[in-house]
Amino acid sequence: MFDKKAGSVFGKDAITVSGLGDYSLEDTLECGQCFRAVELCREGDYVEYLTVVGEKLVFVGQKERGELIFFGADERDIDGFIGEYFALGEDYAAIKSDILSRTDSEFLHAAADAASGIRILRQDPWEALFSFIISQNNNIPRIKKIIRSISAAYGENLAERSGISECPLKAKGYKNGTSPLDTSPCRECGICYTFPSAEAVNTSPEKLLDSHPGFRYKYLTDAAAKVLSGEVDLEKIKDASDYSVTLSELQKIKGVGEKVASCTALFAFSNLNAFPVDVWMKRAIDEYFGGNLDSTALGEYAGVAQQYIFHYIRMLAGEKN
DNA sequence: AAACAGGCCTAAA
DNA sequence: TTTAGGCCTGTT
Repeated sequence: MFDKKAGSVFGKDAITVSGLGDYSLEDTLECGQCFRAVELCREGDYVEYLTVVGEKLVFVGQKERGELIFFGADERDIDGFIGEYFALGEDYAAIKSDILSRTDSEFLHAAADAASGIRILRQDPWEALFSFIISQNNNIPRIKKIIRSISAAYGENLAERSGISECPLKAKGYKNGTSPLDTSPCRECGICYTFPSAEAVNTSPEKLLDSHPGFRYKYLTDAAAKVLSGEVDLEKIKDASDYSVTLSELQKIKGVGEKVASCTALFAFSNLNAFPVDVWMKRAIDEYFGGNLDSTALGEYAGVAQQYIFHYIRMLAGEKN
């Protein structure tokens, strides 16, 4: 498990969580599994991000691997939804060695070494599902833009609720010690908002069009309708014992194929065996695994291996997003 | 300006 | 059962 201590960091109330092993905040938040985290600050080895988890803004920084600094957080939340979201209690050293014990692939070994700081987050199922529908045949900057836009359109402004008077992103001169917690709720950027609920979307679906989802519009409205009606029951799917049932249930939604469904399973349901194959994974498999890769041979943590490979091949390609 | 971006659907073999 | 187009939109 991890240790936590409350105190003051950069003059702000903070809880420092340590004993996390090889945990990279940057790799975890920028490896493509989530779309809402924004970098607030980077100075030397220190990076700080703002993201939204459920109904809360989370400010989190890191200066050394294995240690996370949560600003303005409630200590109980570290043991609660924050710890859950960031997978703080998971032994990824064991997961990594389990994966590597099952493969001789030099590429996978290199990928695991390069990406071992990644944790698979536990995101909200609806948010992950909706986000990955948006992601199809799309690029990451635009995915983020659409998600921010719909959040601003439907969601609740959390900066206002938290009493933050200046938009963290617009605080250009943000440095360690100048707290975004002190600083204007932004009504434009769409970052400090709750994610729109299925109910909100279903109530006025046409509002989605202002965010230019393109041909995905009908998929998004179908997802909202089916989740709201219970035809697709995300809570029930989460507890499904059979992964193939998880996939087929999610695929009842128009525009949800195997890739989107497996991303939802991996990044929201923590089905660590889920193995999404997208264009990047196809490239990696073609180039380094002789054209096919049996995910079941990688064991119960194949999804983590997938993320290692995905992250590594994008690093090699010099992808910035 | 043509091609592409973390897919999926539909129609046609 | 597999395969080719087409699809919104923004960016390069």
